[in-house]
Amino acid sequence: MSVLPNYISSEVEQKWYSYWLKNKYFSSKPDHREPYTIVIPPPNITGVLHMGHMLNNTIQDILIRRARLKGKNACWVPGTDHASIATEAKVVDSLKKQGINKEDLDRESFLKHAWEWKENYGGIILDQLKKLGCSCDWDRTKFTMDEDMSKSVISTFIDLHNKGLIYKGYRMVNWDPEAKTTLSDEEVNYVERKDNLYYIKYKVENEDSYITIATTRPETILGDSAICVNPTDKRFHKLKGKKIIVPLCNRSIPLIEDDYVDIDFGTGCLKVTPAHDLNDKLIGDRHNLEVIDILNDDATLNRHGLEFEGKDRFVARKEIIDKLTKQGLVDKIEQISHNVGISERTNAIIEPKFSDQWFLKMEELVKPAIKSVLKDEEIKLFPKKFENTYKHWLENIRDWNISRQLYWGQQIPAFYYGKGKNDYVVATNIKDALSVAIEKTNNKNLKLSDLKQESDVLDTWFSSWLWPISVFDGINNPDNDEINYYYPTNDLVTGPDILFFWVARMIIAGYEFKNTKPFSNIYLTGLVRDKQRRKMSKSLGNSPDALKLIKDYGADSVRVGLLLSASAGNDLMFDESLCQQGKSFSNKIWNSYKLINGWSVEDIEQPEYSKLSIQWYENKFQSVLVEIEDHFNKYRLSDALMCVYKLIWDDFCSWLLELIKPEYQHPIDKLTFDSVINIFENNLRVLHPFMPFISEEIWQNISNRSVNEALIVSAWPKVESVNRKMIKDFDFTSQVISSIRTIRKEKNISFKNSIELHVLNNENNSSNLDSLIIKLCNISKLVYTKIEVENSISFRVKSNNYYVPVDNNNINIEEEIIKLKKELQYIEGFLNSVRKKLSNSRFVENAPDKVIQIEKDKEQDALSKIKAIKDSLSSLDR
RNA sequence: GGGCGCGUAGCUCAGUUGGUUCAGAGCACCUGGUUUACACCCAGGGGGUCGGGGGUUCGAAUCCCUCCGCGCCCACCA
Repeated sequence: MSVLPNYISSEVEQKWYSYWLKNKYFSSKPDHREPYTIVIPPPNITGVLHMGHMLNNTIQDILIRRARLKGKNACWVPGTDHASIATEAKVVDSLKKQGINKEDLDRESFLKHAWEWKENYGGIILDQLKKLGCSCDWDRTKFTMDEDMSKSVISTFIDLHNKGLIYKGYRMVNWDPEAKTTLSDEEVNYVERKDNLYYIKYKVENEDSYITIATTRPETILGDSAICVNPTDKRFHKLKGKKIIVPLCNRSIPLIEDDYVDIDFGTGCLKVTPAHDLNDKLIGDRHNLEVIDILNDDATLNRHGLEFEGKDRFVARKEIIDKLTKQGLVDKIEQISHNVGISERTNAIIEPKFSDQWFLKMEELVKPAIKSVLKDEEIKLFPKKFENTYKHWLENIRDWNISRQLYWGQQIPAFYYGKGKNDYVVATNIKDALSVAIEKTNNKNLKLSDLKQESDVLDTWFSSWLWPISVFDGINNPDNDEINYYYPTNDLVTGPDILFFWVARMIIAGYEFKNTKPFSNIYLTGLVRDKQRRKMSKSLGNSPDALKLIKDYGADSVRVGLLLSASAGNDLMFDESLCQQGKSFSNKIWNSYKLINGWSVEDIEQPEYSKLSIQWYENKFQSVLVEIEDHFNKYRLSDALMCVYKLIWDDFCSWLLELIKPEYQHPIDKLTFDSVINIFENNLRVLHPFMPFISEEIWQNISNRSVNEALIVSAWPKVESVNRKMIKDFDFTSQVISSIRTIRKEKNISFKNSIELHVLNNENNSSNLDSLIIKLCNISKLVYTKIEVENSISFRVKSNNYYVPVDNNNINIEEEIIKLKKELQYIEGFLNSVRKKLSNSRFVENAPDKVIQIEKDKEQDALSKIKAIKDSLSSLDR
């Protein structure tokens, strides 16, 4: 056989990925087999592959490849998300670089640029997933703004609207003044900041007295419509019914009373600015207060801003304080620390804004989603600990603000026929809208040109919540073959950060639009962090270049590296050295194949030790396979990988191959060789989901395979019965072997020098594995004895005594005696504690029989071991 | 402020209902080894009062209380 070259991951990976693609192994069509379906969490088209993607797509690929090997019709649907805010920001940015302002473009031209951008960059991340080995059915690639996908979104909007679940309302929303859009609550981060708390004096009308209020946002003074105190606060009873003068603009506003005000905070007086604070708005509603909005969309002051009009809110704040100070109205300034809302996208400080938005009522929709996960367990959450979080969120859910003031996205299909905010109809297109409008208004003179479509688009999540349904066109064609076959999907793999944004909403959509769950299992990965536990992010620059890692270590190695420390739901501290561990493993596997590949096979007799070793490994493999299955069933993928890792590295390479390895330049018998190849193939089958490339490469090297014999479509090994005794006997034997190795090391006996081994078989072991000891320990003679052996070093495994005779001058009798006495002392202490337990009547009365029996066995073990040590001691004493 | 969770070897983590196999794994570390697959290796080895204290129990890493430290989610007080 030819000498194999070293393993070069980049060549091998490219070769097999093209081969897999060419032969359509990834593609899936409905057939008679059981389906196994995963829909990818669609990455943003603006995204580049980062470690989080690498992790959860590796996991999905492992699940898909295993399902494929198990004979299921495995279908992994890939795609991307239009990510309205993020993409629009990118496009605006790229236009700016070309000297174009978004404001100068109308909707249509902007969208043209956006689609152009999407065509250029939108597919990059999917190409990167291919490098990782992801076996998605690429022919099914979807985009959340594909025509049919958008059609689904629009028709569900209309459906929900017709059910009375969508309404328009003025609400306090999070306004991002930089992106000039509303943000969902989830897109706002709160950071703790130190700010000034200004105490400002307001004059009481027609009196020479002042009251003081505290505020962190003095510019909103211009929007004040009342001063509010707690009705039980006696300090202010004398001012009841009075008017207060707002500084600077000298408006007269009422003093009102409301329970909301905390007597002990600040001065006990609250300035009420309904346009700029949610709680103030609620107070305002209770007291019929005027709403005075003082800000423009870009957070500069508007016409209510007096001489500060046009100035940014923070500039205005400073100037207002200066002016108030000059007027002697600033009582004092304190430093407080409080939380400030920051836009996740632009980092701008969020302005609470009173705005006209579209909402979806959630209260009823959410009910089946609570029941299915928490009560019926139709959907299982891994790890389970997220159930509490899930429950808490769903039970406290608020109505969903689904409108966004952007161009990029599905435009809300509402058409206004009049000036009033509720003078609209909802329809698929403008023509339908016209007839609906005519019917509604009874105004036959309405023309198309009288209708104006709502300019807002829908929240991105309002399209991605349909993803598991809409990728199979299950909204537009609810009874098509694909949706009937693939839906509900099996597993969803994603990060816990979008449990609410996306996962919960998909469940809601599943029950609302398909009457069933969208998937059966949710696997939440951890977040990938760096070694210092920081979240990986672009701004910190601590995220490694995923593609470079693949180039340096190979995709298989990166997959292994990521997975090794990624137990479900735990954040994982990523460190490049993990990839190195993966690479070492690849190297180990490759070299084990090189060894076997180099053997010359002859039709000679099979040695006993080979036969036994192979028997042992086949049983060991089965027992590990059972463990692997168990780990998979509980979604403990890193544990499953660790099983494979140890199986191949320790059991296969370190034990089996060392045992059956022929002597240098000697041939191997055919029986053993064939068995080893068979074993190797089974190893590759369980390895394949984790390390698809190297496993396929070796598989195809072992023999010439036809197209339908590729590893990717071979079969996962079947679980068979395990001979546990064989494994136990081998464990015993391996302890003997380790002990001999220890003695060789301690006594400096080179492996090249053969030694004798004498056994005092107190355990009455059958001796059939002795040939393994002889092979691995270079034993010249293995003798069973009834008496102690003098001039030897002894050790025990269980109660068996083993003696390795050595030269007199290589043995230090005193040292040996001390060693044995220590061993004896320990075991006697152990015996004592066991007996103490057994003589404790409360233990004997209360503990179950099984536990008592265990203690009795321990007692017996200890006794026979003590006897064996004493035997050895007496032989040394002589 | 409200809720959830965590603390086990130098690091990252397993440890089902308290009881064989419970004090474990991988990595790192230490010692020795290289003409004969692999130094990306082999063999051997040392590491832990299971965050502290108290309790329940015949028996606690596991259950309860308390203190200390950390993380996440939700709400957000002018």
